[in-house]
Amino acid sequence: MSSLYHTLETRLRQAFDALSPGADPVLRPSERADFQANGALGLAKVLGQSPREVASLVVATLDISDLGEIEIAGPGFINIRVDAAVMGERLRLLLDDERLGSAPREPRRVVIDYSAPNVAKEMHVGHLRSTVIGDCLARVHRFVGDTVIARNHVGDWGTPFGMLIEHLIDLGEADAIASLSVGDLDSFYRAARFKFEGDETFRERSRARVVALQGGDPETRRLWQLLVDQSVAYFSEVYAALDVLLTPQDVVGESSYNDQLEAVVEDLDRQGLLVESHGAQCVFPPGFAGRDGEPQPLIVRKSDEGFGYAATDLAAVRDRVSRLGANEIYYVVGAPQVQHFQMIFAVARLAGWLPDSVHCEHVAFGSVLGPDRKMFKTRSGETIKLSALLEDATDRARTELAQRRPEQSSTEREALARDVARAAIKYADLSTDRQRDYVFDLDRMISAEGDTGPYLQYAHARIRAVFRRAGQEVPRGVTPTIAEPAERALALGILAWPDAVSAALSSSQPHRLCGYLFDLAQRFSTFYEECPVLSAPDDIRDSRLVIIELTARILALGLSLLGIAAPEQM
RNA sequence: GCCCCCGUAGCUCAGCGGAUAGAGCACCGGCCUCCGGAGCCGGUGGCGCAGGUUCGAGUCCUGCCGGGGGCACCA
Repeated sequence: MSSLYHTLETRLRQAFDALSPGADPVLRPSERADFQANGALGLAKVLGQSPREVASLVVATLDISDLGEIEIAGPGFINIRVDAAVMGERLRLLLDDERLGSAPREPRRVVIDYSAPNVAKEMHVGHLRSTVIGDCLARVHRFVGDTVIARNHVGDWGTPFGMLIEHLIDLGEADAIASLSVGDLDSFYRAARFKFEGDETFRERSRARVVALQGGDPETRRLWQLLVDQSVAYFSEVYAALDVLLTPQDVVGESSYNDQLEAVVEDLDRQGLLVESHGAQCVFPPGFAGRDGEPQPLIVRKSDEGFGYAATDLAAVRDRVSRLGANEIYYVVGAPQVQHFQMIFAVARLAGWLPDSVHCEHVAFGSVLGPDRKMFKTRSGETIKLSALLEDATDRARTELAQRRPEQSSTEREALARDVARAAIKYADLSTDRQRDYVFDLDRMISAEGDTGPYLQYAHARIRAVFRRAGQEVPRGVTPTIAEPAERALALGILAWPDAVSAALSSSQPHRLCGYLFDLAQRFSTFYEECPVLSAPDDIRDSRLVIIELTARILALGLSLLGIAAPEQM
């Protein structure tokens, strides 16, 4: 079954098509009716008739008598009011549909590149957005039936590993592992950096170690692997704490492409795309200019013969298309990298590695800002650890819960506090247009009322509470009656679920989903005030139980796509 | 210098070329003999500026102002 919106749009499209092939009905939700089609106004000029005339021509060939009523209003809006019985019937059908009306699509193979922390470095707020947004997109794509291949492109290669390995040797393996396993990666990194900057012999050892690493020296590789493994284990802890689906199997770091870099360069050279400039091997994709107005190079191989991250990214594109068979590739990486990815995609297309049939997109996002609207840092100017952020939020949630639910057991409260904390942080991150920067404000996202993750969880928990009190499950075989305005509004909200999913999917914008869920929760709250459920006569009570059951299911399902839990009680 | 993103209510944000620009927070006023008040109902308050395209512009185009970011070997 397609969504109500989709059904109507298809009918309208046919009617518009008869007048002007391919014309868009411009169907929108309406405040004056249930839906309004604005397409007639735009067609008027083309057809040389008045908008109202066009609208009546459309209406003449439009048969939706099985769905609702049509009215031409104002200058030429086609207003549609859906029959209550139609809505009731659709709601009844949804009760047996785990997907709540959102049909799976033709499955696609989708690679999503996200999170990408650095080995031997702490995960900090800078990784929050990539991780949370990428995780949400992965869940949404899986939900619509796609095969999702998550790629955690961790920074596990490059010159810093010389000093990191030497530092590891200085500490001794056992001590090094111990210090890394407590999750204090930054102090390990800082100590290495400190020696590198202050100690000439250490610097020399580090340089030699990089050469050994790149040369494939087994002992060096073993030590490097230790660093990687320890870090990945730590990342996994953070992902678990965040309730993010990434696993160690998804880690395909920069080093994974090492043995393909040579081939990338050769292939570019063979195709005549490679140009030497200032000793570096470059590709100059058309349309990119640098500071001086000169063409901007993508440096594939540095003048010291080393490979830059462009080479790695090119190898990754190639691999994802040719070996993984991706139909779609998403890079959930910060907005400052736009130009880099534009160039990577341009070169990959030039080289024929990225056919037009493969959709490749940089899912760019803005920065997390502090209260001062600058990059979110601690007062002393240090980056904020993701784990610390979560702990803070959990503390706040725990305090809040202790006040509201003093009777809760501490184990119960602890689990809830974590769910609420994650909801607060993730929802705040996902609910704004990802392209923009946003201000991190724990007060607002966790303890405030309003458009927050906890509010959505609360709405869901209230519904579950009704069923607990009712002492029954949702009645089967009931066709809801849509009578009250608040019922109607809520029903329309429920029936719009598939549209919210596809909006979020096609735009890679989780905030479309958030906005929908918040709207649904508000519709429910209004309904809840105005339409008694348990005290209503039996038939109305059953009808309303169905309506709120569907609401709760959508809230839970929607939250799950955001990576947020929907507890039964709060 | 060039390029990209962003300027919407006091604050944080929605707004897919369409009717009277919406939420949340804050503020003011209502609502618990009634299913969870982290709630509901009502009110105050706004599209940076100037042009243009369009029947219609917060939305598209140009310029300006303001903020952020990027522009050759660190990823």
